Amino acid sequence: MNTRSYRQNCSLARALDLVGERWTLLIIRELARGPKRFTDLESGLPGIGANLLAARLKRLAAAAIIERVQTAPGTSAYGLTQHGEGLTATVQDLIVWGTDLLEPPSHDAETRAAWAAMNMQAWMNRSPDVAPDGTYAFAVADEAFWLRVADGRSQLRDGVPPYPPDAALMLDREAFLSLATGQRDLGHTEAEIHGDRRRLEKLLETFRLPAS
Amino acid sequence: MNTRSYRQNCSLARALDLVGERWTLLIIRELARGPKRFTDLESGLPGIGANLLAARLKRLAAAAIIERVQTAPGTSAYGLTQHGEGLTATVQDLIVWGTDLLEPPSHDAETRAAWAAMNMQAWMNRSPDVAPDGTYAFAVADEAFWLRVADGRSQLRDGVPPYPPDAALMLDREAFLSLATGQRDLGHTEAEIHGDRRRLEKLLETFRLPAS
DNA sequence: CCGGATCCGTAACGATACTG
DNA sequence: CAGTATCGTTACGGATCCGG
Repeated sequence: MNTRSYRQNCSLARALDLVGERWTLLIIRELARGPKRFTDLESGLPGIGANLLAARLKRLAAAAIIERVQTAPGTSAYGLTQHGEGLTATVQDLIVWGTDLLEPPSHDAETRAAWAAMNMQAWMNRSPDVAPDGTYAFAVADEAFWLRVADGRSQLRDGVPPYPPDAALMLDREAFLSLATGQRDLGHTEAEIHGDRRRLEKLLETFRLPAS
Repeated sequence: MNTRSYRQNCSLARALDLVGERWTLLIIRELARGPKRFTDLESGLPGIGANLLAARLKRLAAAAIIERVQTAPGTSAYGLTQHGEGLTATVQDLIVWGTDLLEPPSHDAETRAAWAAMNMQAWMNRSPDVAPDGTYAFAVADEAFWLRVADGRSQLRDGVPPYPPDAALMLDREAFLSLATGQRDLGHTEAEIHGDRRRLEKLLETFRLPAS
């Protein structure tokens, strides 16, 4: 237990004792897209101190919310346990709730295409059957992630899909955000497109990030 | 914006800038059961400093998550706005997620019957159509709240229902928690029961708080 | 370079006292 | 009742350093 616990016999208070501290839910956000190494987490959480990240990871691992996993021989990473996966509902709720609060990307705030993609994914999970089923791969500047829509559920993971996607899109960050906000469509965007272009267009039409 | 903002163009980060600080989601928990005055909030949030509560309320009101409402002539209270109601989904998610983490009520941690009732309510909202429809009033020691189940949704409010309930239960805190954990049933509990006893029994059977 | 540990200044929190 | 003011303590942020 934390030294600063709420000391309430309430499951919300107990939950917040574990995941209510600063940065913790953002760590869950990053891990929700798949296991990550320490340094990858640092770059996905700009502003966090290395000491604080280490402390958070230790606490979350002790609570069996995350665990160390072996991705490749010699390298270790952190991934959500099944218990930790239970927090993705909370994260997606807050993502949806916070969508109205988004301001135009200011220059002194960090931007990641994957965060915008999580926004779409969270929204699709609450409005099933409007996005076309399929697997879609994205390469946005140095970010790579893929989205899988099936059975009214939407799943987002970092990296490249383990099997050939139905469509793939490669473009820079600015172009991706223009697509996400609906300021441009695929026809007026400088992008490399592979596979089923029609389904990709339909996917991008289903959700628009607020433009301003 | 907070002086300690995440400064990320991500709707989760923006949401946590507003409601991610200590105590904030617990304030939402208290207001989710209806408007409350400053002192009522203090007693529902044991351990919070009056200054901190005042600061949080000011911030939440500025963000239009809560607002001052007039309950009775002369007295003012704080209530969730429609925007703030959007956070109850998140709160209920965390309540459900934290249920496994509940420990046996320790003596140095505060206990409220309403918190246990919120646990039942959150669970019912995720498992519709298992609890019997109706309005149920509870008086547990000095706490009073009522539960309304209808259309697969469950609603919990502090105070007494504005119309006669289908059933009413009056008992002390220990007895209520014994019922909630299933350690006793209505027949073996010292309680005052009014109205439809069968439906009340059925309601209490639908969810059991973990006993240990 | 990765994965941290250590140290220190600053900001947030906790407790209590005080006020209209 | 509904807060404000003050102050000691804790947590966070940023930097530096260190072993593999």
